[in-house]
Amino acid sequence: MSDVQPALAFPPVEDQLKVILRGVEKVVPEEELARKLAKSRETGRPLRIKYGIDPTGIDVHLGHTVPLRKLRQFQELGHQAVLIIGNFTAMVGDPSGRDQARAKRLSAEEVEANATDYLKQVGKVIDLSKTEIHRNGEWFSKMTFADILTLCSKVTVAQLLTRDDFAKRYASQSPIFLHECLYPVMQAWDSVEIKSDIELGGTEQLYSFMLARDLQRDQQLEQQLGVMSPILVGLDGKRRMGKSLGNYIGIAESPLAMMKKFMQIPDEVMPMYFELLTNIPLDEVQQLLAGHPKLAKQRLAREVIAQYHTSTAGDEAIQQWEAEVSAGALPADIEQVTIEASVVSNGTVTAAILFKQAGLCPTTSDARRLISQGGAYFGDDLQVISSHDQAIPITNGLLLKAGKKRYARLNLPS
RNA sequence: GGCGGAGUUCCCGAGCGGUCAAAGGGGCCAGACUGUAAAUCUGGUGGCUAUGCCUUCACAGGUUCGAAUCCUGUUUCCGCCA
Repeated sequence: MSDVQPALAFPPVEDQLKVILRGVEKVVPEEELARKLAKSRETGRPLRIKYGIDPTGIDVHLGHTVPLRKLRQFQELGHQAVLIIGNFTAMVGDPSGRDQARAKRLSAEEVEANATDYLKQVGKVIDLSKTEIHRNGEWFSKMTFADILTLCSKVTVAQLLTRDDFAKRYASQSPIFLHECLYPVMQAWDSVEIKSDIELGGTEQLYSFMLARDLQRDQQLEQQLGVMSPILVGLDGKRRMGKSLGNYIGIAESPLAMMKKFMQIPDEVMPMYFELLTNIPLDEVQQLLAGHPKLAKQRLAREVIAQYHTSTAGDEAIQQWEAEVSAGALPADIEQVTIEASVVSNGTVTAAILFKQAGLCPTTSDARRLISQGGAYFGDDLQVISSHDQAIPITNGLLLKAGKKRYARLNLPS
């Protein structure tokens, strides 16, 4: 696995560039990329492509797959993927793109469990058997305080504060803790340790990537390039895809669940999704986008679903979606709920209480609101409930519907 | 350490000692429309055994018939000074 590959193993530089630059927002410094690739091809030495993550308990979603897919593409071109598990940086918490400090610090055990879980997930995107994996505790745990001071002496506070996320927090009167300032420094040092040629990440990583170059030069190493992907926007089409914003599509989700979410994205983000999440040639994408948006969206969903499920899962999901959402059929997986026997009186339950008990509304007040707005339905013929105190006759398997999408089926209390 | 400013409901943000569950915007929810979405229009958005009751305006006390609004202490943030 450490065999030096013959020069011919690498495709021509132009071909490599075509693959590498798809969906990439920025390469810095751009002019070095072709040079690096050419040199690698001449010498037969694969480039070392770094990608780092913090094992903070991530459900990998499509936003994460953007740089991971890029890493995969480098692997397919014959380069060496180097994955950094930031078990030490996780103790700090990445301030990038955050408007507040991470709330809790993780224990070593949690971090290790998260790392294992994470690797299992990313194995769907990159080829782990050809990936070099490091935990940055390998080097950080051995550093002395003197080492750390030396490292810190390379960075000025003014530089740190130019980072967009710090600047924003500073401006909005949010705290910035000292240890957070070390985060980019640590991340940059990882690049020194593993001698990276290219680092992948989002555009918000620019500062860290450049700092890594400084530190590498300082150690007489070849300097890395930053290959930065745009931030994938979430289902709302505005903000970055993220778990906390609830606007993400997880790669472990069922085909139908993914399908539903894909169909919800605004039309405007389709070009970005096609470019970043699929390998469909861009001229074909243009044709798709020129056609009906619904068909284009279905095609997009099908492609992505097939990547994380079986090759036919995408088509099946389209059919299910058409039946359920488009034609209005009931979903296949309606949740079965049981209510407390105490709320049943003469075989009926007050409507508002029923919806709360069925878990369709978080509070009675919320259920009352829903009903007063005409968004509560019951029975297989989905009769509208007109009043919060309407007595609903209870039968086994009674169908309840809240709003457009939420359903529940009743189990009689024993 | 000193002085000054600030901390409001999911977020931003307005709030005269009573008429404040608290303006406005965002987000979200529901209804109409639809191609799935967006846009647009309408309504809603603390809780409850519900036309009344209870709990909220950093935290803990206090003044008052009455406090988000006044006072004291604590705490966090920001600014200036040291």
